[in-house]
Amino acid sequence: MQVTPELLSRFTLLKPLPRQVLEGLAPHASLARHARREVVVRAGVREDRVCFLFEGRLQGVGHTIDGREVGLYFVEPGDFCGELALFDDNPQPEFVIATAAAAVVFLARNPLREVMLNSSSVSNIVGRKLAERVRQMTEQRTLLGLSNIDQRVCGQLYLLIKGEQRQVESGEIVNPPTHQEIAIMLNISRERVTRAFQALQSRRIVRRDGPGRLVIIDLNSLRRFARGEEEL
Amino acid sequence: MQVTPELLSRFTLLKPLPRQVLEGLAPHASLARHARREVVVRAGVREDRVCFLFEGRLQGVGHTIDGREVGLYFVEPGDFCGELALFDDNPQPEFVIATAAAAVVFLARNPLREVMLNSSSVSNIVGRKLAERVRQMTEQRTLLGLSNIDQRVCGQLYLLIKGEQRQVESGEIVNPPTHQEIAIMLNISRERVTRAFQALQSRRIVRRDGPGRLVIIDLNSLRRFARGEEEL
DNA sequence: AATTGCTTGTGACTCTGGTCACGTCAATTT
DNA sequence: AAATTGACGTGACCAGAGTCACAAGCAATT
Repeated sequence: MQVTPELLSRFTLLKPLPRQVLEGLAPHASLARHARREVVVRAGVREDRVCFLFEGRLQGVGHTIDGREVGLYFVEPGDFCGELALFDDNPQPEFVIATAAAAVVFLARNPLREVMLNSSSVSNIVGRKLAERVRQMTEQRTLLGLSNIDQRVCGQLYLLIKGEQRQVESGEIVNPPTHQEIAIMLNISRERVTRAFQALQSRRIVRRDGPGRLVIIDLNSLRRFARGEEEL
Repeated sequence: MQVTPELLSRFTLLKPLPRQVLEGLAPHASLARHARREVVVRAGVREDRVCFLFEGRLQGVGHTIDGREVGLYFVEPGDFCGELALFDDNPQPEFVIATAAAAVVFLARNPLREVMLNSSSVSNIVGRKLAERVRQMTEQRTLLGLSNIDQRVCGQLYLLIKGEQRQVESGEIVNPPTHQEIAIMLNISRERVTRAFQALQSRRIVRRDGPGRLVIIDLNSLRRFARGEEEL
């Protein structure tokens, strides 16, 4: 499906690009829809495109040698993934899977790469984003260091809350990941995540609101649990 | 201490740079020695330099909210760290500590940044390196997914063996990390690492040779354990 | 030679998180 | 409407990792 320059400019990565550049990129972009559980980016192959998420939620997933799934990161709308292809020719190290029905824009690797190489401002932006990814992975890895598992879950939930919402007292997570998807992010079992959620729900800190919406009733308490100032 | 262009060209990142560029960078570089356990790069501050390791071993270390140490990556001689400063102005997310007496070259951030921005070949190289870092972190994170802890230790040891040595039947790790340093990389206790090493030593798979040298006697067996084809 | 400090080695106990085996519930398909 | 599927909920059991405590070994320093 055809993509307009306007659509491209909705992404934070591409927004700062001059109109002219976006018009050059648009013909190499295509819109696709992926159902829940579908593979969006495959591991082990040299992907020739970068994936921008428009709607839904994606998850980067690796596999251990014994076949277990390992959750690496979540991708929120407006963000992107598969950007390693812009830097080298090595295969993608992880799968990216839609954890909720997703609308994505695929942008061909080479044209974007050209734009990046010819404009220092663009390579700045892409470089900053990659640096941001490293910070995000570091933060996620640090979560795993917590010995208290409920604390891990609270920390993960807190990471899932968008920055703008963190100021106020309550918030919501749309299209929240399943317990299983959270479990592999935190290296714990699905059942253990369920029990942590039970504890949070019985204390009226979070509440499910239908399938695609998780309401954070008491964000302050969640933050305290995430920081270990109080235990579940 | 003053640094020559020749010294700079010993690093894989800088090696491909034209002689002229290296001469321009050399005045902004300085050589420093760090004792074991010393902090080489501090977390939370905006570092104005990138750190190249010449000799010894470094470890990126994060801290959980409750004060535990989290091992993020090892830096081998020839490699570098603190490179996020080249991409944005945010503070360094993690500490980098010398796990063995180390000789490092600090290269001022801004001159290197200039070189990077003005030469697409240089930004290519830096970008590739950052992408490599992401792959490395992904691989490390995947290790944590293994439920068998001895397997994790074997996998970590295997990662520590330099690529060139992986072809042959035996190898060695110079300046190996302590059990504690391995433990925080794998999210396990120091004692558990010791027990894993005991198992490996009693089977004549590895052997300590003095303080700064770990000999891998039977690399094939180590590989089999790392892959889970056999259990300790 | 003695001291200090760090690393490694080891046993015993505890306890928690994984696993298994269910059941429940809601949404979707047939 | 029935059947299927996938997510969530829950109890029981237990292997195994963490923790604590202490000893031994080794290196560097006094």
